[in-house]
Amino acid sequence: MIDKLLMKMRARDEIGADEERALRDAASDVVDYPADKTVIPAGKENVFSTLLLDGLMARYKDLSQGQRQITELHVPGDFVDLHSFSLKRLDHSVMTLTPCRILKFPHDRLAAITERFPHLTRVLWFLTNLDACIHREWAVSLGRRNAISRLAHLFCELHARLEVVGLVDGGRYALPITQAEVAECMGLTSVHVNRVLKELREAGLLDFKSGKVTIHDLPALARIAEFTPAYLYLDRRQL
Amino acid sequence: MIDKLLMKMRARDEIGADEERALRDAASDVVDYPADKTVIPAGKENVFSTLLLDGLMARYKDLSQGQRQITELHVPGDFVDLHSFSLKRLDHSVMTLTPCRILKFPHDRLAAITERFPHLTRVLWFLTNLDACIHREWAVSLGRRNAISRLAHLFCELHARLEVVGLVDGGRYALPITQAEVAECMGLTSVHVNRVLKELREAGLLDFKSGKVTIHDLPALARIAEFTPAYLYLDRRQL
DNA sequence: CGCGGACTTGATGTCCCTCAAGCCGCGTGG
DNA sequence: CCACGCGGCTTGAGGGACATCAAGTCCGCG
Repeated sequence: MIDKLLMKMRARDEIGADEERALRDAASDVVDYPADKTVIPAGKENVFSTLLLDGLMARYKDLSQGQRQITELHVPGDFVDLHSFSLKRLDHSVMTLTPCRILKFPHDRLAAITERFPHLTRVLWFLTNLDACIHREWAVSLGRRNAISRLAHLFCELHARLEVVGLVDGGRYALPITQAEVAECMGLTSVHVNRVLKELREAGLLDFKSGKVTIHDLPALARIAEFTPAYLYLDRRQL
Repeated sequence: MIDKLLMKMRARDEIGADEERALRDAASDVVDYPADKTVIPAGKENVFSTLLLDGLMARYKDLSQGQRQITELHVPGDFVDLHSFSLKRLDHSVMTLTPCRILKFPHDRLAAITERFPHLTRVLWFLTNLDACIHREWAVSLGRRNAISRLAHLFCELHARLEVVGLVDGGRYALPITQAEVAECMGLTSVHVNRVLKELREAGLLDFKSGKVTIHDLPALARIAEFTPAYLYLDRRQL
């Protein structure tokens, strides 16, 4: 059930058997959500955190006139709102992009972990810091990269993150979201995303269609994006 | 010494006398840095976290060709790299913008806090989550707001954050940084920042010169920026 | 078979960038 | 005391990347 979370954690640190058990015991219900549903609205008090088991979710903030900025994409194994454990009410909303299966972790049980498992607590803390690292890298994209680099970077990031949880197969991974949603991630319009995707396709770098990404030339893509995966902390070491 | 940090924390939660003492005891050296110096280079292992006592600092990431994105500004009372406690090597650098005085918190002492003060640990965790909230709001600015809204938002945010630590005086606060640095925060060029500042000045909304910001019409500024301070969690409540 | 959502493409517009020059204030040194 | 240099600010002219508006086209699905 929490195997992808454990893969994600163990890519970064050792997790003992007792800690693994504590995590399993902290979980409560499994829930299924349909696609395109806001499951955690901004400002609402939360009493549990949500681990994404299957599907894709997104954090987003709305502006007036229907504008929206997606601030992070979530893949299986991600705690989409572990930070709600300390924030309670979130500053942003979280929605499903595809049908999703999630697992709930009641906050009182997480609090119990912080009382009895300091090291596991630090690993959980680390996971929320990792989200902040991703936020910063997106800020670089949004503030300084041009459209083609932004998209290249996004596809490189997802490649790296999905690989950790075993969801990449030979440069291919599922990404069943629309071009408009990609645009909302990278501060562009869907029209421009469409044109840039065409450019990437015609350059033989990557294909993104019918919800699947096929990367043909990862090194070239990483070069265009100035992608360096250090910010994802994929080298295992003690925290 | 750590009074501004305590002001910042107590704007969000109760901090007990024992917790305050634990924090004081966890501090080690005070250090002074000159302006414009990178004090925490990206990728270098850190063994302590840095509390900013006085001055302004910035987190930034470099790109090729001298481009740079500042991902957060830090004001007195901010832990500029509390996240280095769990990340160790940072994904970004931290520099001084002005002469700064800082206070070091060795990581082993922070680890001791996580072993003995679960609630204080959660408050520290909260502080790193607060940085992530600020990152997300900046992502909205960078991705979706136009130049005038971006600057308006930045000045509103700094107003709110400086007020918490008592550094706002009747709509005025010190901000001794250059227009080029403002540009690096908000993904613009210094030329354009200059033009937009002129626009804000001529509209009677705010003045930013010789390192000082004077806000003349905060409500109007907040309206332009679509600034809502909820993401700063300034209402005191239990974590 | 027809509908609707997503994708595609063209024409036009605009916000911000780039390049360039000049100005202003201030510290330094002759 | 003034010349000078320098960093930061200011302003203009021109250009480009991306947005906007507007038609389609494609395709899965009822």
